[in-house]
Amino acid sequence: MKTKIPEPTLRRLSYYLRYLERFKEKGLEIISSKELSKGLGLSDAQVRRDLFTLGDFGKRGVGYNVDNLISFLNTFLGLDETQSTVLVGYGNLGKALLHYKGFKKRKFLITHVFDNDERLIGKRIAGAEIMDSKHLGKVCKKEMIKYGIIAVPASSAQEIVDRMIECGIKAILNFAPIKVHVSDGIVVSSVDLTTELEWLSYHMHHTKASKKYKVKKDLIARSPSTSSG
Amino acid sequence: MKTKIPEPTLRRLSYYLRYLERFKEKGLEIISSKELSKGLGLSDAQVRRDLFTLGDFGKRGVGYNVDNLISFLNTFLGLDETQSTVLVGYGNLGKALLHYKGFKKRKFLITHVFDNDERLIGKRIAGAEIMDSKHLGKVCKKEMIKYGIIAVPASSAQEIVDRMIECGIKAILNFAPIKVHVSDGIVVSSVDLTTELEWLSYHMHHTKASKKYKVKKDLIARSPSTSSG
DNA sequence: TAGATTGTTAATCGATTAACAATC
DNA sequence: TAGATTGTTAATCGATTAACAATC
Repeated sequence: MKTKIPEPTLRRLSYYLRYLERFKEKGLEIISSKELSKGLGLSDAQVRRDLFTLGDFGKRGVGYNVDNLISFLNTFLGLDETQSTVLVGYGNLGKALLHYKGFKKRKFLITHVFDNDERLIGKRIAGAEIMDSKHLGKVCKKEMIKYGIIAVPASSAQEIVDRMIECGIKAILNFAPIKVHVSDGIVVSSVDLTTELEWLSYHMHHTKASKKYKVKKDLIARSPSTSSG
Repeated sequence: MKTKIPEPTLRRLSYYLRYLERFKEKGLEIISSKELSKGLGLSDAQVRRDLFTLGDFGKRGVGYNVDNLISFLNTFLGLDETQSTVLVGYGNLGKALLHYKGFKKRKFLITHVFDNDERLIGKRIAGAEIMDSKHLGKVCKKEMIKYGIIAVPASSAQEIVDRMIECGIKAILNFAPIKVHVSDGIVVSSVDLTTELEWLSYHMHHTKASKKYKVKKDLIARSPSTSSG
């Protein structure tokens, strides 16, 4: 393995892995950089570059062995063993996450759920017990849990992050639309629907196709210059 | 406005906007690149560079006017007017999304929901009517809807994308863990929990802190070399 | 004026792309 | 051998960072 792997490469590995699994289901054993790139909308040069950075997987003139690559990626990404995970916040989003099958499939097992709503506390749903948020620290320390998922409002997200770190959690998946601050050695991944929506919105308003719509609709209110570019 | 705005800059705009709104709530009218950068974990140079790329907002020796910046960003991102949106898939995730308040706040209004489950069809939830998926095209064309949200399994995501494009939808927010292919002029944003989880998993297994844990646990099964680096 | 902070250019850094020799 | 495809280096492209003159 080479010294430093670029972040964009690392993030593409998930896509490679999933595509390879689908490819394998078709019964195919060897894949070329070209096939892999086409399926994922990348260039073949990029695929080769990425795999070259990780190690030595291919055979010149032949391609890459699908099984080898899959098992390497699984190990490399740390997906071989089950990870206990806590979920904080059992609103609409938390509920959906607890039932989301993708977690289990990737060996993330939500073992405890925390919320403030007394009506929920003590219930057992989808194999996880719902507990009072005040017990977060105690449980995480005792069970040595290292993964936490945050599905609380933006206003309390930073507080939950701080408490998670305090009790030994090292990796956090944050759904609150806020940039949370963490200390060294803690990794946070944020899923921010708001940002994605605004990204879409921006494109709708700045592509030529959409301009046509906009101008048609707002012809009177807008200055003529908006229809250009 | 300058010719080309880098994608990373565009994606940061959402964060700027939200931070500025919080800043404004405190009653503050002027913000410096330094304050803005600290709140978002960026460098002040980057903030100045980003804002410089967008236009001419600051006053040397003073800072940036918060109100001006907020209203510019709102307009620039196209958030001034309500956008009708359809949601396809009313499983756990779809349900959570329909109730998620962040959409409404950013003027994305889910007007129609589509699903195959006959028991749901005809119901009216949170202001949206649940309809049979086969009517997707008819409704989108008639209402001229341009935004679609996909909350169906990976296996049917591409088909729904194709049908959305066919009926005039231009921007798609995809939650299925798959790379979907679209034609020119269509923008897709994918929220992929699986990738985020694997990103976290990778970091847990490749940071020094986690290595200690791993080695302790797997001491016997692993070769000594895994504990280095 | 003196201090602060932006606007803007140039330097740096890092990722992607292109090209082709190596080799199956 | 001839054709295919990787491994690997160098060229290109683009974003970030640094620096400081302009100016409030």
